[in-house]
Amino acid sequence: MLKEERQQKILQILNEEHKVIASDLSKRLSVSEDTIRRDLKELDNRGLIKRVHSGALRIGPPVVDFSTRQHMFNEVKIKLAKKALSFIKEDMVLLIDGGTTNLHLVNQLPLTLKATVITNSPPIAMALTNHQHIDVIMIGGTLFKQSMVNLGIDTVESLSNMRADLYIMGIYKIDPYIGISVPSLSEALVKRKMASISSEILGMATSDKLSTVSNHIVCPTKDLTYLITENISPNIKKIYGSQQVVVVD
Amino acid sequence: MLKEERQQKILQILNEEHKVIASDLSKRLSVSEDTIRRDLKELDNRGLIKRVHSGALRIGPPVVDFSTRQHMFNEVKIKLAKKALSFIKEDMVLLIDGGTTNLHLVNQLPLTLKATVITNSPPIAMALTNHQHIDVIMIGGTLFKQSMVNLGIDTVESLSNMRADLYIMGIYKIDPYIGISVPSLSEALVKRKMASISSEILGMATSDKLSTVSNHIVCPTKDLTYLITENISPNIKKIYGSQQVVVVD
DNA sequence: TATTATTTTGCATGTTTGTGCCTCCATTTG
DNA sequence: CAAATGGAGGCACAAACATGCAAAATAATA
Repeated sequence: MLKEERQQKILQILNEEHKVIASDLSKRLSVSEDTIRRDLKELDNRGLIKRVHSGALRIGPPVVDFSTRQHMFNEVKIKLAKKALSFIKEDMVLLIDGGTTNLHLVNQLPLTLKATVITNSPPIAMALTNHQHIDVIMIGGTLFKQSMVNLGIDTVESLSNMRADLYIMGIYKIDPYIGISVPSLSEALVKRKMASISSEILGMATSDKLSTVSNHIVCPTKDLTYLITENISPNIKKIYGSQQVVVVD
Repeated sequence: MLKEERQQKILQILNEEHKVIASDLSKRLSVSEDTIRRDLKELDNRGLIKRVHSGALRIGPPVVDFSTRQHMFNEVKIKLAKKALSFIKEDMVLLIDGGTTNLHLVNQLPLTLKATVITNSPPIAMALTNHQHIDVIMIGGTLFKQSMVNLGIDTVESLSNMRADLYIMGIYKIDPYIGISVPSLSEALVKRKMASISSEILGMATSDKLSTVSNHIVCPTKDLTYLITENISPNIKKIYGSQQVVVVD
């Protein structure tokens, strides 16, 4: 098990259990206590946990997840999210809509990051509770519970007053010929609006999103600026153009 | 149990009980009295408590943040919330703003209830995920993380298009002479707007909200239609008029 | 692919911390 | 005043820690 992977695991455990004992982790993760200590020290230096004698404490309240979907492809999504982090710079205005992958991304954002986040997803907003230097602007609308985003006319209208540097788009399905498709018309309208007010668009797609079968409504938006995906479809670079596709192994 | 954890626990107990006995803590936390004494000495040195013979005292007024508020007065709030349920009828349009008591109320709503809920609080919206027959409309704005509500000009503007049957107002402080007061101007503006678009207004107040001392900004709204409170201040009925005050024993 | 450079890990070392017990002194209480 | 209770300081021991170093694993390079 890789070091980063292990530390991620520690954060995850800490998120669920509030505290963590070094000797305990040593057994659970099958590494020596020294290694655990080094991990904890590092995570503490990065401000992610509070190191105490014999263990560590969580810093803020636990991050909530809104569906069981959250845990599927968990490791993959974290990988994608980490890759996406490199596109996020200080003082950016980020527009982030729903989706579990986006939620992962938000959970990965460093606590020290200074930025503005515009979102129509309550879980995304709540995940940013502990980020002191991130201003959150919520876009209202009718709550679509299945994906936990606000949609509708009000949502589109509110977005008209805004501009964003980077739109991090949640992806349901993406097909090289059909394009991006979503399960409802209102979602398509909102996504199109979001795309139109953003300078760049970034999408993350796990392999299950790459299916060519699509019973969704096509979302008529301009092309993604960046697509981050798994190394499953080797020909995806050919189809989308290699300069914008980032492949995670 | 970790040392930091234990000391946190002591602070928490002290926050609720005003004073604390060393021998008592020793049993409750299953450590020797010596250890407790060392803890108390340390907390005193850090200026967090006042050490006295045989125990310690709280220094200031009890501190409350969002996460702890959520669990404080739990039983009382559930009682109040249950009482409030009787004012909620089928097919109502409910306007619900933030506050932990409101969150309790929402958690008490029967899963079969058919209604529309308008809210500017992400936690309230998320709490309604499982209510199949409740439509949720979120009001956007700038997220105010301390109380987890959306505020600002956009919030007020969005509310202009809406009408509600019942506004369930979160209460910070209520005083028979000063009225309802809130900790910030933006919150006052939003609450006033909410009040103006609702036919009736209901407030729930635990006993700690009835303090006459108030360093908040007064919220200039019309009177509450219903006030649900604890049976602590027997003269509250006289002050507010008995027809609108519901007292829970 | 083979080889080299870098990082990461585990172990041995001596040190620090946290805890309980004990003794002696101070304070309270009957 | 005497008995009882709480507190301070010292001691002991186990658990947790930092550090240096060599082996192992990983990444980078040819």
